[in-house]
Amino acid sequence: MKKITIKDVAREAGVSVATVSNALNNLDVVQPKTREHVLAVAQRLNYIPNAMGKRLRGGQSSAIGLFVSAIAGVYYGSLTETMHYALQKQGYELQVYITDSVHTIMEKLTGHNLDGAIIHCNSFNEAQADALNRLGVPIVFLDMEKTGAKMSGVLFESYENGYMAADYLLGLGHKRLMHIFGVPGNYDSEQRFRGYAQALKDAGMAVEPEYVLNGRFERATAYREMRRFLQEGHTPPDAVFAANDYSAIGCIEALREFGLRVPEDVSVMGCDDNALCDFVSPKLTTIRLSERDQATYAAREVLRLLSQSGGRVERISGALIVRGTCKIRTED
Amino acid sequence: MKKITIKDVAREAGVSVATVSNALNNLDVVQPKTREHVLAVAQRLNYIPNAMGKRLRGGQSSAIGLFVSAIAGVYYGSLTETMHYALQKQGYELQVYITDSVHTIMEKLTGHNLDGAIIHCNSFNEAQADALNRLGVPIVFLDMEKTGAKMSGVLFESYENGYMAADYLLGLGHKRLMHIFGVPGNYDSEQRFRGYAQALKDAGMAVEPEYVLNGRFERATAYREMRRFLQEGHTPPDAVFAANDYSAIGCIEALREFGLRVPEDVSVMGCDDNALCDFVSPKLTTIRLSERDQATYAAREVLRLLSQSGGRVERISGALIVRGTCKIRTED
DNA sequence: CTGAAAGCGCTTACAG
DNA sequence: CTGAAAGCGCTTACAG
Repeated sequence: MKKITIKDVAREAGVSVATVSNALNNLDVVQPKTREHVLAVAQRLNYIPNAMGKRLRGGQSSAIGLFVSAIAGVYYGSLTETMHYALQKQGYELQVYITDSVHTIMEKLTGHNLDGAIIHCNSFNEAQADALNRLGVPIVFLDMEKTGAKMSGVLFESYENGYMAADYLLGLGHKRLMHIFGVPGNYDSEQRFRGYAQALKDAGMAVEPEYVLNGRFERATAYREMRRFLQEGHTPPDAVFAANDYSAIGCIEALREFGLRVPEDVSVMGCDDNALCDFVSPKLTTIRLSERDQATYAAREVLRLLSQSGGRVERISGALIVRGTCKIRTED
Repeated sequence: MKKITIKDVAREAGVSVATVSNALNNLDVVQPKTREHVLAVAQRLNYIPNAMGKRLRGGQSSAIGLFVSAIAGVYYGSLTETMHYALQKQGYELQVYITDSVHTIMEKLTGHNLDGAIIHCNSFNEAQADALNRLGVPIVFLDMEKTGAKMSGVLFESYENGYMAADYLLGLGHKRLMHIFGVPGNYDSEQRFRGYAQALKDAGMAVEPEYVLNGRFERATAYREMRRFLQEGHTPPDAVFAANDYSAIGCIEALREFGLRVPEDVSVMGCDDNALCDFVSPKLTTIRLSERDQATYAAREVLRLLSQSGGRVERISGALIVRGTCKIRTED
């Protein structure tokens, strides 16, 4: 099956390739009758335009690149899918690249003639972002506040979320709050912790260093750390706010191993509201971060940057989702 | 920042573009000294080859397309990521396309100059597969047995898995087995059921139609169906084999609502071994289907088809993973 | 070993 | 309104 090109259509239709191109792209320079005819021939020949030819020629590629460091995991999958549909609706194609290397991002970005990019890559520094900015290609970061002429950011209101979590737990009457930290250096982790700390402070309490455990966003790490904490004989917390749902679950497992019931003895809440929350029992109280909203915003923003200049940073707010792992403190 | 091309490198290096191309691609026609020099200049200029130019020129595009109907969900994410790494290791790039339309697949496949494709799309019929075959592009299906000169399939041993599941439950002493069916028409669903039925038959038992519920691979559907079944006053099963983990979980929820304990009163097993199994309690006994193995095989196969002709069908075997939802039947 | 030239499939000025 | 021609960035015969 020979690949059929614009030339074949032109020959069959008895017109020039230029006319075929114009007709196919609905430029109104071409006479309606000619257009009809060309379209009919293209249809009959089963003509499919070659995207590479189009892209190479320059101008619009109608493709937006999504650069993520991983794709496995509930967050990325949903993010990608939502973005795909949002972009497709506007006539753009999403090209997903899995990479954590800034160099590779540059390479694909310049070498694939992408119209724009959405990037989630923890390893960017200021200088590299600037280099990207100089490319003049619309870029939306999912994890940086950086802005530029053609550069925006879409982030979660992590500070507010951390505050909200601690505030909720405090409101339930808990006194000994613990935090399971995420990943050092990670924007959301730091912000959630800052918000959490501020809420304690506003309540006239201070953050006790030993009541901050390292969870690395991982179930196993949170489990191990909580276990160690309990083994060392510290007084267990009344309530814990974990930086994400996985670490909340790991934490609950360790608590149970030591005979502590959730939520009767200790309240635990997570963050993200990933699919798991609804499967564990009791169901996990958490803060919902909508990766769909994030994806939708990011898609819209990268498209906006195509025609407008001036990046901005968009913040997605979280919502408290009360399920079964937190309880009012009953005086003892 | 002007995009720098092979021409710029040629000018800077004082050679022709042909020589630059040859040097860059390590063709040993070029004199070592020249090669070194060209490479150095390319490096200094920060030259990044334009993939579109390469692809358009024909020959190798070094890109394999993965066509999936969805990307959200644990299965797809892991599949995609594994495939990406397997392909990357061989110098190929994975391009992910989310689509369920055969037409779109054809379009991307012919219009993007892909070297090959891996396809997971339930809506293919024989004729369409043949059309794809005529393209002469290596294709690996993840959900069809179809083979061709440049067409292979990578499937799970679903018949065997269904058999294994029923056999295990029977071996535990259960008598009233129930099956939660997947999606009608779906290959794996049908095969699992066939294997399940055969195991019953081999044990001298027959499949009772009312003991086959429709789960559609969904937690909610399985829950609803099991609920209906119980409400109608049928005798509850001793054991149930659900076509996937989600439906097993839905089934357990309905069982519990009716005061039936798992595994004390009824044993339940799922299929897939997705991440959830380890999060529910008790942990779900299931059959592990490795999407990683599937991805690795598929990647290897599509690459093999690049240089060899003659498709085959590869089958990935499953493994029984015993956790906490099945129990030996204690006579009553 | 190196370079000039053709061509991959397309679009876009530019003539007519 | 239509067509001939140039050119996007690259590779690959083909001369030299």
